[in-house]
Amino acid sequence: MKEKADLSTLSLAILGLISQRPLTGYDLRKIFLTTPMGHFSSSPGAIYPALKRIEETGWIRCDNSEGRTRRQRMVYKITARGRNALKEHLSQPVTEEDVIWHMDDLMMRFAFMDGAVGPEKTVRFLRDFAARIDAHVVDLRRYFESARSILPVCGRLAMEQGIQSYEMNAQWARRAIQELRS
Amino acid sequence: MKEKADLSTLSLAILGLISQRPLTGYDLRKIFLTTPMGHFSSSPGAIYPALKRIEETGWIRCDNSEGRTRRQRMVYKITARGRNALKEHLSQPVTEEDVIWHMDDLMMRFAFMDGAVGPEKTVRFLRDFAARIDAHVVDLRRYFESARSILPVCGRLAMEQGIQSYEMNAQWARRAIQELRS
DNA sequence: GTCCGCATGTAAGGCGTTACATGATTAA
DNA sequence: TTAATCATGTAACGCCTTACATGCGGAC
Repeated sequence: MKEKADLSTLSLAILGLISQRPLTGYDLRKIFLTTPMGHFSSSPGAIYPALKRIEETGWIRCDNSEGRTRRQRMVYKITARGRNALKEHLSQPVTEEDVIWHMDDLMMRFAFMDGAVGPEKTVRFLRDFAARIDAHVVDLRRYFESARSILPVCGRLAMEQGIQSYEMNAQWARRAIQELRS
Repeated sequence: MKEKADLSTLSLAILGLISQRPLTGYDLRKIFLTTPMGHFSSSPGAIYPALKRIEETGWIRCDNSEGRTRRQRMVYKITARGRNALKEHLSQPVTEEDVIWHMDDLMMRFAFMDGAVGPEKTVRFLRDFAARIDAHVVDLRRYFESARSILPVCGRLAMEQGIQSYEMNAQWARRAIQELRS
């Protein structure tokens, strides 16, 4: 029911951000607090332990070289192995489980594809993503039609919202493919 | 950053389902495994402890009265206090934190409003929900416009997906209000 | 009489949350 | 010099995940 293997959503966010440029834990906190990235957790008790775990895995390294750091700052850079791990993680096929349980994760994976994997893989991801959603929507609709009559009103409306969300995501993915092609 | 107070999402799902009719842990598992409710967790290790916690809080009670239960089955019913707690939880105002961090929870709250709170409260919930989302979308768009130029392509597309999701939810809420009025 | 589905649980581990703790640097 | 901000961490706790354990009842 999980199989996400390694990277938690927060760890992926951290690794992805550090892959774009070196960052400290404090930088990460600011990003999470002041940008829509903040959907994913927040604060010291999560970030610093996660940083340490990722460092122990060897995917980032503390690098306090650059000039006079008068302050105690731990600047983390991604390592070669880290970049490989990220690339591999982002190249993972989209499963139906991902679509059902880890939509956040999928969007995060996509958001970090720019520098990490080529445009072909990005487009492939989006195509798979849309296809998996389509398949899942078929299931949802089947259930919906069979249960519609016995569902209470709010339950029915909530289900409609769920289905529409999925459909919107699939549409978005197809539009994104168009944009990426140009 | 949390303040959800008591009920975890899973506990709310369980309490809500039991409020509709008496259920066993196994019934709950089946529901989670075979319906779109399954978005929320799943299996014994989560459900049985949650049931026990809710029972200890006094919101559900094991009731093995009804006739010959040849099997060992723990049938749980909601108590009066449980119904009150549920009603109160569902009547909680929608906060911006909810919209940002607990959208799942909000949808669950809505899905169980049928029997628990009156139609006025349901409509009020939807109105608040839409208004909070609108406010949050304003923030997101402001950030988006200021960051657009420095955002990598996939990051930008992912953000657009996020904003569109919120907007879709607000639209859905307004349509739901119309439907509830008739 | 054996296997599958019903039915309930426990144990270990992971990770995020809350709250607390600490100390350096800069601006007023 | 005092307060705010920079900056990093720890400890306790909760709850979910995975995996394992157990036993009854019906069908073949």
